[in-house]
Amino acid sequence: MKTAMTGRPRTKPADIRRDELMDAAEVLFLKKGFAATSVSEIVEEADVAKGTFYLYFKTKDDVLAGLQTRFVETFCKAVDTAMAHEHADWSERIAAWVEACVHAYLDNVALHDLVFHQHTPANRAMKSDNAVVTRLAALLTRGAEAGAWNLPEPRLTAVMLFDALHGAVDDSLAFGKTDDREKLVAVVADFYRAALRLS
Amino acid sequence: MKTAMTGRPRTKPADIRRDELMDAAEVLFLKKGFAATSVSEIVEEADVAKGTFYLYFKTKDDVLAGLQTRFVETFCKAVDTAMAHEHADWSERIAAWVEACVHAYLDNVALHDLVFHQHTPANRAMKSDNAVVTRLAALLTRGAEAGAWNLPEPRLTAVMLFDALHGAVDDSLAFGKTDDREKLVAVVADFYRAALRLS
Amino acid sequence: MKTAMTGRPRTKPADIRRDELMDAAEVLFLKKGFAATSVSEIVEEADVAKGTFYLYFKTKDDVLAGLQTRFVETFCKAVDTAMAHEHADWSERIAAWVEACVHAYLDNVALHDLVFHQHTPANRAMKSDNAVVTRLAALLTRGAEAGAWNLPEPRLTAVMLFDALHGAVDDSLAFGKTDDREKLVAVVADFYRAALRLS
Amino acid sequence: MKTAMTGRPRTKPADIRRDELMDAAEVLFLKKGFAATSVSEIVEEADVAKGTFYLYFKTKDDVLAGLQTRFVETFCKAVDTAMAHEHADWSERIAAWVEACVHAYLDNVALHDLVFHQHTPANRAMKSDNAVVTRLAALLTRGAEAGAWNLPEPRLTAVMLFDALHGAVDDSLAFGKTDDREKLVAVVADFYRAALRLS
DNA sequence: AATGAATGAGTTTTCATTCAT
DNA sequence: TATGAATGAAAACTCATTCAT
Repeated sequence: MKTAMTGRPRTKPADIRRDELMDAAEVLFLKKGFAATSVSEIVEEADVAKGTFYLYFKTKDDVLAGLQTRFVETFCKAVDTAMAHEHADWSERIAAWVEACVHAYLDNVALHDLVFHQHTPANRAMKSDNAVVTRLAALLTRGAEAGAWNLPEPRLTAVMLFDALHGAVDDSLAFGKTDDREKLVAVVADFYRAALRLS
Repeated sequence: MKTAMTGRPRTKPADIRRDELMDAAEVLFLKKGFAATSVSEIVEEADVAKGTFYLYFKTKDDVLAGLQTRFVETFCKAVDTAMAHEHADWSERIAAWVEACVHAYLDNVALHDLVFHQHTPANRAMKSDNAVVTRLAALLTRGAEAGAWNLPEPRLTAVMLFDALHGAVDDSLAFGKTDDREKLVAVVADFYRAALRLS
Repeated sequence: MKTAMTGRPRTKPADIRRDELMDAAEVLFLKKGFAATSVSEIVEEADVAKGTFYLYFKTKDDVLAGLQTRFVETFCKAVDTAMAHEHADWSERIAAWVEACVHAYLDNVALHDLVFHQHTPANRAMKSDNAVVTRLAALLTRGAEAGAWNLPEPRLTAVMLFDALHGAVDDSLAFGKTDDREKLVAVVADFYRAALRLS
Repeated sequence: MKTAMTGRPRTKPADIRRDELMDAAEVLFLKKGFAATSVSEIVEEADVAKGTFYLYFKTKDDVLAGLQTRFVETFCKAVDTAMAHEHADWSERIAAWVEACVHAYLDNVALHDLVFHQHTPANRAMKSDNAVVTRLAALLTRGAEAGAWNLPEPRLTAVMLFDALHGAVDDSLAFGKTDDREKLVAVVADFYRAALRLS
């Protein structure tokens, strides 16, 4: 009997579906804001049924959390990629890290603000950025082991350095033209080197 | 809290009440966003009954429109005050105008974004800023009459000049330290003078 | 200080004010229905302040009750006027009564339905029509005293006769052209005479 | 009553649900009036949740519009059924049409008045009765093609004939006993035949 | 996995009624 | 007497979430 093509596509790999839903949510959240976007609109944009949304996310808040996680992952991936290149010394390594972070941040300010400010505004640099901090701490530890610098508290230092970068970028957000970016990167990298007593 | 006192109306001048409601709304909208703020919260913050809100505003959207109007009025008042001082010549007059606008804008970015971005984001410098443009156009016309410059289209020139300033400020939002402000004011004022073929 | 002419007219005789309010309410109730008419609209139509309404009526329902009372009064006045004329005999007197009632009813069906049906529909001939019944009972008693007929229960007879007339008119409402009215009057008058064993 | 059972949705075909909601609304509107009936009462009568109502109707007004549409549909269906029978000639066909319309109208006066008078009272025979007019126009055109009569303006004639019937029924509403109906049908049918120069 | 009708708590909005002036 | 700002209970309407299919 079931002749009519009721009910759209069909089964898709879970990852794809989840990503499609997050893409739809991201587009709408960015366009209209989180609260002003309804789950109905998200599923319509993603072209799935209402229930499907709740197959992949526990609540509407949950998709925001997902977006946050994805932001951090993307961020980390960009940094990892940059760090994978050859680097002459630890100073260059630090500079590369700073450059990658600044760009990754500035390229997605709107998304960053969305996923980190939504619930408790005015708290840039939340705990969720931790994955980045963790990576930086690891880098610092490797540098210490290699004798590049001497740090009694690599984790704490990582937190401070990350927040320093975060603050600098926050403070220049709109001036983010390519050339300004380079200046910003240079300033921050210098700051890092000084903090690490490099050179 | 809430010293009993339930019930009995406590009449206040309409202007005061309306302003109190707008103040309450502004505080909450700025803190939690427009959509996430309920009328119930607004009236609680303003310490009036639900119905009182609808005595002064047709809908929840209407209070946002009121906030927009008030923002422009405040903006204009600040500019007017600055222009009321003595000015050596038209060049100084233009500089004073630019300085007043830049400060009025930067001092209230959050509010500006709230009242102008809420419904259709990404459209800074909307038509509602017109009261400011109108003022600038009047200034340009007076200058033309005084022989300070020669402008075939004062209104159109005012629009372009205003949008130029708006864009410059948008582009520097976060760099807004006092000294940066001064540089920004200087740059924009220079731009204005050049556009008006002054000096 | 009070220079501005704020606040409209001024004191008026209570009767006038009350009637103006009832007129306003009647017009609106007839046009939009009772529930769909707000007290705000009534006071606006009557050109007084909100509070003034509650100076003359306890509730919104109360004005409907007032309209009901006024309807009955107007009805009775019309009947009284008709009965004040000279009448050859009791048969003519009865005929005059019937004629006056039928016309008074048919001339104001909409108003009658409004004031009597609003709350419990489908109950034409309510107790409030009693003033009419009372009058009829008095007429019957006077006739009995004059020896025109013999009635052990004038009040009960009045009720039955009144309801009979009411029912007949209800049953012909829309047929109420002038000529039809005359036929209706004739039929009902005949019914009355028979019930009273007249002639 | 109310055997617990709170919660769990019980899916039904959309048509059924919609009809149940309209049935509930019709019952209540007829009993208490449109304005005096709340959506809460409707959903309780229909035994569904509040939201379900808004799944099928945009607003409370919308369900009244739906009732109007349904009234016209039911009306047309009744007329169509009557016209589907064998008819000796066009005169009989016209008589059948008139009879069906008169009955369909008189059988549902209260509903007719509800759906057509609610918003703008005192305008029986609104434009929405058009589906009926359209049908009559089609009938007249077929008759013209069959040579039964000659009509330059079938549509306009249909409008006039329909309004004539509407008016006649309005004018006799309460006299609508079975035998009176027959007389009414006869008079109107005669009128139609005369207007069409039949026989 | 996917669907979408159904739910109901929560929000916006209305309006009869009160009372200090 | 008259006013109209203020009240708050109740009605209209929304939308995140559930679950039988």
